[in-house]
Amino acid sequence: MKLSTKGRYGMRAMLDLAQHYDDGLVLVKDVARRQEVSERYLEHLFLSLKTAGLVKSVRGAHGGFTLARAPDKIKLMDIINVSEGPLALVDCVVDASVCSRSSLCATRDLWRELQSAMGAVLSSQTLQDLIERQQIKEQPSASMYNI
Amino acid sequence: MKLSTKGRYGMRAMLDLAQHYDDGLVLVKDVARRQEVSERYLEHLFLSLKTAGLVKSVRGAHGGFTLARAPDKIKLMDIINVSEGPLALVDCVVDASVCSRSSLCATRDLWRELQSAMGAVLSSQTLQDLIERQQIKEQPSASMYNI
DNA sequence: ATAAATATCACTAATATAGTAATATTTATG
DNA sequence: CATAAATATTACTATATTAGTGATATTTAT
Repeated sequence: MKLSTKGRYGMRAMLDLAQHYDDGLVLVKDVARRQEVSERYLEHLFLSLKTAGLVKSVRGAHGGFTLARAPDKIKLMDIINVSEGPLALVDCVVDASVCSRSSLCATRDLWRELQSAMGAVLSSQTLQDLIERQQIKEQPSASMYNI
Repeated sequence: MKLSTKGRYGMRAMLDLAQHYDDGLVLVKDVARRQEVSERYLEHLFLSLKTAGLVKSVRGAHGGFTLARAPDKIKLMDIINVSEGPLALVDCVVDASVCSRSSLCATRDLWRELQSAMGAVLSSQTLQDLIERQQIKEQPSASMYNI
């Protein structure tokens, strides 16, 4: 039950855009270089994110991508939903009719509970939170040494 | 990020064994029939569960499988770990050296947080809890109608 | 007109999943 | 001791998913 590269790269790409939100348009090429992932592959990811309304783009020379709205207005949940797909660990929690046992299945409730647990984390945080985490990791304050 | 059949069948098979814990040995054949899954496939799953020490078996005529210990002594976490594999959503949370970015990666912390959220659910519940959930679903008490 | 950039569509190699098949081994029982 | 019932072991296979690549089209600043 691993995340796919779409989910991992998608989150990193969005964080990258968020870190450069004030710089205006960002090139796929530059994100790919900074994040050390395939540029072609990342293009596809960005198009999905665009279709979902999380980023916007400008075509042609001097074009590029940028977040569709401020980092604190984009939930990490939104990003996962687009890049990795719905958090549903089993199909039957989305559509009970795919399994005749759904209505009386205790394990189905368990899988839904796991989904909720992840959803609670992802819905409570935005790209802004992720930016701040990243800043803390990159610039440890002096107080870090006094714990 | 779906559960595989191993994880889903594994949990259901363990619940089935738990429900028949007082009946002594249970045949793979019977679990397969009740759970509507492939008998051959289930044999493999049971052997993994045996290797992991979650079930024990008796070979030969009148043989079968049973839980290695009482349902309230088996955490759902143990079952997932064996049947589905470790909850780690990314390899770098297990071994930081697989990615040079690990030490300064904010998304890695996020994936670990999701893992913890699921782990908290699965570590706090045992097969006994799952049995009780199942009983509630199958025999709704009168009080259920008074909510 | 040209170059820089995103957009679209099609294809592919590698890997993981979800099994099946065949056979061996163990054990209760007549 | 022969047989049937059951788990144990090893190997194989079809399908689906993942993680890309390739080729080309379209848009836009200069």
